[in-house]
Amino acid sequence: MKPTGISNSVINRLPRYYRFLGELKKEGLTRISSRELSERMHLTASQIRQDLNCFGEFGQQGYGYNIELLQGEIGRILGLDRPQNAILIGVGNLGKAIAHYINFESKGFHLIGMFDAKESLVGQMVRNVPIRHISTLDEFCRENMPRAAILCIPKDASKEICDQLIKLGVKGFLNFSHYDIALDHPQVEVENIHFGDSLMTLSYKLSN
Amino acid sequence: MKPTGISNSVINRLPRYYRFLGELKKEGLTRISSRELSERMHLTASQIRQDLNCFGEFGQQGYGYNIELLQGEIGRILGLDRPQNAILIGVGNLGKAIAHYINFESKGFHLIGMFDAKESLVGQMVRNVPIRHISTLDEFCRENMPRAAILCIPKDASKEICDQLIKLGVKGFLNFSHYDIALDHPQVEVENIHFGDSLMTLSYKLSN
DNA sequence: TAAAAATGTAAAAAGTAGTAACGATTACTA
DNA sequence: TAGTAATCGTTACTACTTTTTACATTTTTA
Repeated sequence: MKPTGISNSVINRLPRYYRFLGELKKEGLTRISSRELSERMHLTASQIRQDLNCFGEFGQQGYGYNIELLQGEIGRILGLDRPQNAILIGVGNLGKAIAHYINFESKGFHLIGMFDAKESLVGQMVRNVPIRHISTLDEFCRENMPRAAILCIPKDASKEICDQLIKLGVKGFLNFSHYDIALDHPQVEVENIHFGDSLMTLSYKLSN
Repeated sequence: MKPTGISNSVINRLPRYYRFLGELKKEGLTRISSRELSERMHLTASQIRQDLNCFGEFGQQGYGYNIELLQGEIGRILGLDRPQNAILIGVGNLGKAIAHYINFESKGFHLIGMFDAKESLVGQMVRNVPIRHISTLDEFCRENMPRAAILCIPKDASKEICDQLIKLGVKGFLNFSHYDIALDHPQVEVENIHFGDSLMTLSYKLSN
């Protein structure tokens, strides 16, 4: 069903299309042409048409695109209509903030559990999701089959946990650690977020 | 002093080189060849030599690279040896976690202030940095001249704050909001971190 | 009914990134 | 101390990716 061989550049633009279409909808608009959308988003009209054309024919000649319909299609392409179970590993400052801050439901996931090695955290609830001890990870995963994990633990701990999770069937990671998951496990999907690297890159660009 | 026209691909690899060299140093090693490093990092030796060659000649034929020396050079290239003042805007769940979680000093920045519109937060300290009311932003910036801002506020509030900050001399942003800073302000440097988009991209890759 | 508007798509162009190759230099070894 | 092995810096090449252009086709609008 999903078209193959779509480039990352295209895929990475999809969430932005989705967000902009949401805004247009909020403004009460019902239709938009690729040219109008391109002006809003600072892209070219042909890029928009070509991006969308990777997945289907969502517009109509002479008319343009129906905003609500197009947003729905992109949502489906992204899989937002069939949320997948996810767990969060490491409920320190970062993990806790992520759990509080991100609305997983609207991003294609359903957060079903959080895990930490620290006994004092166990039992606490964050957004109605309980924090469990890391020693119960195996059992929990065999019962609930999470498909994705958000990794908020240090590099050293990550390798072992990753091996474990992948054996338990986890297929994707939102990775905040410096462990290069994809190198050891090319079969899983990984999105890396490295604050530190981003800051250093910014530092470089601001130097001189 | 800084070479111009270095591609983003190269710049984005620098923090990773820096991290790996730090690990090698910890292991007590003193020298490494591009081939050995390439095996560790899963790159080609050629690419490493070419990347480094953008900035100078840090190795020696027949010998390889001195690890400590090379890490120092990359640190200097990234600007880590001359930290720049930064402020953080928006001390909600995310902002507070970022302030707790990130070691700014080792990433080229010095966090000198945090700002929020919520009165109840004002006066609190996070890592010895006080939270100030957003209404004092102008005065604070004129006195302290921060060069970078970490933006942890919603899109709607971001546009106005950005305009203000740029007028006050801020040159770079670590942007967690969905406001496209660079479109309105091409003269400033921006590193975007969009959790939501990353999650949706992951959702796409895990669908089917 | 005819002009205007807009899409879908193929083909061309532009741009970027990565690899290979090799001379030059240094280290190592017998 | 002389020869061999190792390794860098650098150029040139190759491959890939991304974007743009162009146009036939379809629909809307007046």
